[in-house]
Amino acid sequence: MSEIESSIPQMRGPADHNVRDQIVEAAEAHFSHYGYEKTTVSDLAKAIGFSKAYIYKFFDSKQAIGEAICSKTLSTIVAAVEEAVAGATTPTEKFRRLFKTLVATGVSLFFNDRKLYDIAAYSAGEGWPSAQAYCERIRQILTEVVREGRESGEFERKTPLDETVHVIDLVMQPYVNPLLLQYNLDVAEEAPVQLANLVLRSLAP
Amino acid sequence: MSEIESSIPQMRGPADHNVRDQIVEAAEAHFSHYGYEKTTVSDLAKAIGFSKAYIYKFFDSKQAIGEAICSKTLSTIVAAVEEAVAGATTPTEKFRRLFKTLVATGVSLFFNDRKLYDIAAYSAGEGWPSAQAYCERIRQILTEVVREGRESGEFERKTPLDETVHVIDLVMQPYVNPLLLQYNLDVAEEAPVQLANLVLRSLAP
DNA sequence: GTAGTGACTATAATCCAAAAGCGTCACTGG
DNA sequence: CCAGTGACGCTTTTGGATTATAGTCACTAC
Repeated sequence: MSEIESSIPQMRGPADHNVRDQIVEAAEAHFSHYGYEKTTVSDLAKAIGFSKAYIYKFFDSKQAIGEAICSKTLSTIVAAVEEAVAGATTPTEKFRRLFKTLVATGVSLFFNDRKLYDIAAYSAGEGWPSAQAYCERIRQILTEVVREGRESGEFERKTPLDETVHVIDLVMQPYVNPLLLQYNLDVAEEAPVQLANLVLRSLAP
Repeated sequence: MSEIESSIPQMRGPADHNVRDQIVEAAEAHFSHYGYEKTTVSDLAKAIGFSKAYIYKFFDSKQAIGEAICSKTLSTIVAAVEEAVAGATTPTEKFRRLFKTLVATGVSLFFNDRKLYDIAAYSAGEGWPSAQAYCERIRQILTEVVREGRESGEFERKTPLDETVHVIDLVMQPYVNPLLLQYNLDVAEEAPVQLANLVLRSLAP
């Protein structure tokens, strides 16, 4: 359910192929260890025992491989958020957990897998489909929570749903977007709690 | 009233000296035209007809000159905000104008004086006193508006003032901080209005 | 037709010596 | 004592020759 890869970035050859998976696996390991820039396509080829040219039968470019890894990385955040939301009962609580988990997972990624985080940040800065799809997915989850809160009468219903979601999205953006989250690490602990409170107060019926 | 320079960054020699002003004037022109990096201290010296060494009788370093210019630049934003706030009657309206003017002036600086903007962004990224003082000043103005709103019964009074101000500050941060504003230019038009609405709803008594 | 590659070009990263920049200090002239 | 500077050390930047890398293509082996 949390697979963003469905956004089909540039890819070539058979979509479901053993070698494609090997490439992704090798790329994840190398990017995570040496970083995107320091990893060459030849390195990946060597790692899986094929020639560099063969890589290009499966991916359009090095960036396409980067996007695939980026999607996988961001999927883990989405998965964590989905799980946290599913574990809550009321929409209010769902929203709190959504926000908190989102930031906590992002920060954890920053400190524990910096190299992969950097790809995500770069991806967000360049507007790669992988990052866009991620932001979009988070907004979908948010939309669902808000809709549920409205139906249960917990949140106000006067404002159009899209508008409400959009402004909440604006509030969360600095913590959703990996490029921006970097600059907000110092408040990453408190911000989700306090901002969630503020948002929830504004959602009162 | 809007002079941030009072934060006394590194400075040397007589505080009130003709040559100091000349240096600042030349620096403003050069930084604005060629940028901070591309301007050398010798350039400034030549511009005012003294030797480079003499510059250092008034400023500790090139960065100190940068901070002075940065302070001046950010002061114009503060001045615009102060004027906008003073021109409104109700605290609600004051807050709306505060937010809107802050962003509008910042964006305008970005497009009309990009080189100076870049100094401000860099300054914010490095945590220079000039940028810190600016953020602090904005928060003071915000605090004043919120306090006034509470006293007039327009805003709720249960939450501690500091806490309220702090969370609003969190909401505004992506638009106050020049380093972050850059990344939010695409929503700079709508964000202040919508976020101000959200904040004001949460401030309802 | 399918699986896979060596050899190639054009662009981007890297390296290193020369140049330029920052900041200091001993010094001059008055 | 005050206004002002040339020359110096140390670090950073620059330019441009060199190397490495991304991506393509014609080709082989089966």
